[in-house]
Amino acid sequence: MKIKSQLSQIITQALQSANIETTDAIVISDATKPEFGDYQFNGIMKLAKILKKNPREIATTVLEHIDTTGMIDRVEVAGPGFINIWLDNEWLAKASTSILDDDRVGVGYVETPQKVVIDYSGPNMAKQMHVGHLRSSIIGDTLATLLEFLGDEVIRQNHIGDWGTQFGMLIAYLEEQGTDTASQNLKDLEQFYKDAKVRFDESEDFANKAREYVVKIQQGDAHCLKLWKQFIDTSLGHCEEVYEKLGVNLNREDVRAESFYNDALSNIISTLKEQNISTTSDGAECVFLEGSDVPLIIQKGDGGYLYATTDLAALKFRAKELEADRICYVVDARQGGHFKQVFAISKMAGMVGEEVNLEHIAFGTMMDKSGKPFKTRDGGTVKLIDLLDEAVVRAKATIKEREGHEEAELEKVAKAIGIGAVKYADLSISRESNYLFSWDKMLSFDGNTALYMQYAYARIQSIFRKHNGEINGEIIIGDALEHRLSLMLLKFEDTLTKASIEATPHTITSYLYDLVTLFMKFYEQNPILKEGVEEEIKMSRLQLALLTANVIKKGLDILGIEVVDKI
RNA sequence: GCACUCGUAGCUCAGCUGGAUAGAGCACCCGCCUUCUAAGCGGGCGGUCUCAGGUUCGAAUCCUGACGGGUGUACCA
Repeated sequence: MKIKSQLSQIITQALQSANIETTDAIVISDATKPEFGDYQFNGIMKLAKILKKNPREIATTVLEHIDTTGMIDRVEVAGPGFINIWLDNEWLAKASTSILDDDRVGVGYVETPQKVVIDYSGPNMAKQMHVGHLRSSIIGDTLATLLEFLGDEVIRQNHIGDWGTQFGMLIAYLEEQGTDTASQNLKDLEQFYKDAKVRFDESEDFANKAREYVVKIQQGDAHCLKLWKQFIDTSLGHCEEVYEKLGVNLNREDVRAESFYNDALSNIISTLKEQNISTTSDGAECVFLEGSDVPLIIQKGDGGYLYATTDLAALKFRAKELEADRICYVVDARQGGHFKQVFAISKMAGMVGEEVNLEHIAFGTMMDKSGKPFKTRDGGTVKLIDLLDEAVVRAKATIKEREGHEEAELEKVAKAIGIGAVKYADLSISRESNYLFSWDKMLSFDGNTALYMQYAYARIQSIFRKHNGEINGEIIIGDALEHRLSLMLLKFEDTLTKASIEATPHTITSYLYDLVTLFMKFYEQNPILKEGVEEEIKMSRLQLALLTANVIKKGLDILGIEVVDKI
């Protein structure tokens, strides 16, 4: 339910009928404290300054014009000129009852759907996926699911790295090994790469062949291309295993590899040359931008292209061919400078229209306990697949002592909890800051963790199992806690909207945490199935519980995290 | 050097398009299970929001500067 925009309209109307003119957007905020109501409007003070009038006087006048039929219970002027708003219990009851059977739990669609390209994950085919790919993959996936749910048309783009000099070496080695035995060796790409590198360093012949193969692939040599394709296919298969485990919704159709843009690269250069945007400097083709002392190099002195060139081609493709309104790059924050340049140039050269929103959805680095980038004990990169397997093993250990799990069920629950923990830990931190990786913290039942949400969900399911019957009737708001809970449930849409605009998954996790905390309080204080609870109240509370479960489930679903009925 | 970014409780983090007495979790202390999953809930302890100026009715939030950490900085991606 779009509560804030409804309230904003009511206030706008009140201002109009009070003959107060303003050009500012009417922004409704959540009340900072329960005693200040549910929502507040803080714009009167600013208005008073412009009108040179007493803010409390204006607030009082506006107050008289606020239409309180329906949604609003009461309003008051407080402090220097705040307008505090309490929502009506009847209205809350009705509104929350009405979304009980809704599989969108009351969430509507965006008014003007956009075509949004989301570039995320983007693994390098020469290597195994490591923890560095985790954040891009899950933040991007959440964003994609979220925008899709809200009604945008989302085009996922997995910009895999399948091009470059290292592939000459790799396919030369693949050929040398024989493609049959090699497919076995390709199971560990990291090792395969190392072995190939050893060969490269020890044998001059091999090294020459590797270099020769790079050229041959680029020239479209059928034999080399076949080997190359085989290699990419195997490597991509590894990625898909990770996606499967991680529950990331990327498949072959979403792959638009670097190599896809090869044919477009020369055109990018000529376009920039023609418009005099680029100049030759030290033999390389460069674009110098104001405010940046370092140019963006788009073509090397030897005529070769760079990833900047590919990025420009990709931007053009996404804007012109895919006709995107918004293009999001879910990429490490360290590439901020690069994207700033590439975005500016693409617009300058008309490769991307002015109206297209280009966003670098930046995220920080994953750190270990000592505050250094996350590595294995011997300093290597942590393979993503190993990390995920460990998460499941650890999750299993934490829940094993709990009663009533059969082996198959335990496996399933451990998977939901382990993977959920890893994803939630990552998504719940504001994405631009670096984040500290800690098994203990992410697998804790306490605090803002996936497990706490899953536990709350399981607890609710347990109530239903015990009740084991029909749930009907209406939601009745009986006390302040039920008032707050039903309102919180109705705030789901406003939360998702904010998260989608700012591309901040942690907005959703904070909301879920608040919701679950509130539900836990409700659960402690408002008995549902216990003796002496009137039938009407029981039904109402069962429905509040049901709605809470539905919102938790949908919220976690958007984050790509599963729920389980028992923990 | 320049650019970007961060600095909030002992620790991990919210809050930042200016609003009322700055919030959570962990840790520590104290309560609550004959009754819906106590891996829960309630209460307590804990703050010069790095510092100094400025803008104004009002600043953790905006601006300037300093200090401290991280990152990026010409032909890798």
